[in-house]
Amino acid sequence: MIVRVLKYAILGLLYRQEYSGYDITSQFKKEIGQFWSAKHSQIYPELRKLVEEGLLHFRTQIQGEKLEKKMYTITEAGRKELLEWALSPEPLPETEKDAFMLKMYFIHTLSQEEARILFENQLQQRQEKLVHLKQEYEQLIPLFGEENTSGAMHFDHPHLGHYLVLTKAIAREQSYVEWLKRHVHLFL
Amino acid sequence: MIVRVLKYAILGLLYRQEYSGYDITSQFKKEIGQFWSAKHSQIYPELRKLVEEGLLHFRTQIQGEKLEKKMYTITEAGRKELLEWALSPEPLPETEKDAFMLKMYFIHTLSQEEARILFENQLQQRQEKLVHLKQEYEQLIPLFGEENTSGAMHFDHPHLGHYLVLTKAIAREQSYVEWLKRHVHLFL
DNA sequence: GGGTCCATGTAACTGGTTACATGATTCT
DNA sequence: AGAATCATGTAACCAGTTACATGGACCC
Repeated sequence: MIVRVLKYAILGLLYRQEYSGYDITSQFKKEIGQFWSAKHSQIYPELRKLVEEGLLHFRTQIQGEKLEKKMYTITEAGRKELLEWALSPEPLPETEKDAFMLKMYFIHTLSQEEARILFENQLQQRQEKLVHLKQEYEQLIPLFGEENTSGAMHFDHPHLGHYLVLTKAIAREQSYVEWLKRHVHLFL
Repeated sequence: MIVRVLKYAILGLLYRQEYSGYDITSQFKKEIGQFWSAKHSQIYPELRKLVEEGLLHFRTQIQGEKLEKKMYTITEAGRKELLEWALSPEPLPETEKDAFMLKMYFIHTLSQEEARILFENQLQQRQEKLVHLKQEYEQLIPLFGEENTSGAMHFDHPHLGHYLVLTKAIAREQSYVEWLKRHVHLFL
């Protein structure tokens, strides 16, 4: 069960288009960053490794006068390995780490007032994130096609992946906010 | 923002009682393991470090004939550092890693049939986990005190932490299952 | 006697973050 | 001219997993 997820994340991003290392870093700051990300310092060595393994190749492109950038594309071997990974059933992680919930487990170390502040702070942050995600979603309805019209989401829609991660991120935050609201009375 | 969470997880567990390294490992296999865990190979060195830092001390106890175990207790300095951490507002993580959702982002690499199998497999696993968590909850109602009676949950309840992590784990899985069910039609 | 659990540790490795380091391009 | 962004890389460190290694206690 040894899976280099970053490897497949990169292969997946390159499935549809050519990207530079910098572009990949940028992608992880967008919607998919809700569920996977990496810093450039991890991405560049991984790209080198994937080229060595024959899963990618690259061409050097000149930007402006002399700035060189490496544009990576996926090879047939890369597509094959990506597909193999994508098809494999994903086991549930035993632990989904959440330091806030660890603090909640140790709630008895705090006074009710201290716990309330911590709890309400988390509620506010989660609510703000939820608002932000919903705004992103609203802005993307034209891209996704509105519900109950000829443009409704379907399997072959070019932005299905994007739609799935956004709706899932919203569901995750919605559930968090609701749980917090259901239990805030314990601290009042 | 450099936080050694395992350090505080251990301090928190030792806040109320003495534990051996083995006991701490066992705790991470129970309810709190939904939100934080560590293997014994990480715990033993960390315990040694915390003793060196003066946040814990231990006494050696003999189990049976000659089996030695180290029972750790938190020091005043340890309690102070634990409280400091527990009080600090917990920032939201930018990324909550989920390899299944990464696969969903790359859904276009699969056929509808392949995607359906993957999706339904995840739905089944999440549903099974949810059933399991709900059973745990049902078994613990006597410990928690039933709702709308004199035993209802409140801030000073000795099992509030336990109650919070279990209800949160249930909410998390419930939300996951509902999202999966809401979108399974895309693959049929 | 054998299996499961209790109990503690180390070594090698992988994954991931922070910091160091450099330089070009684009926009205002 | 200066700021933000584009662009690539390495080094040092920290966090976490898997495997190696050993032995006692308890129950059947």
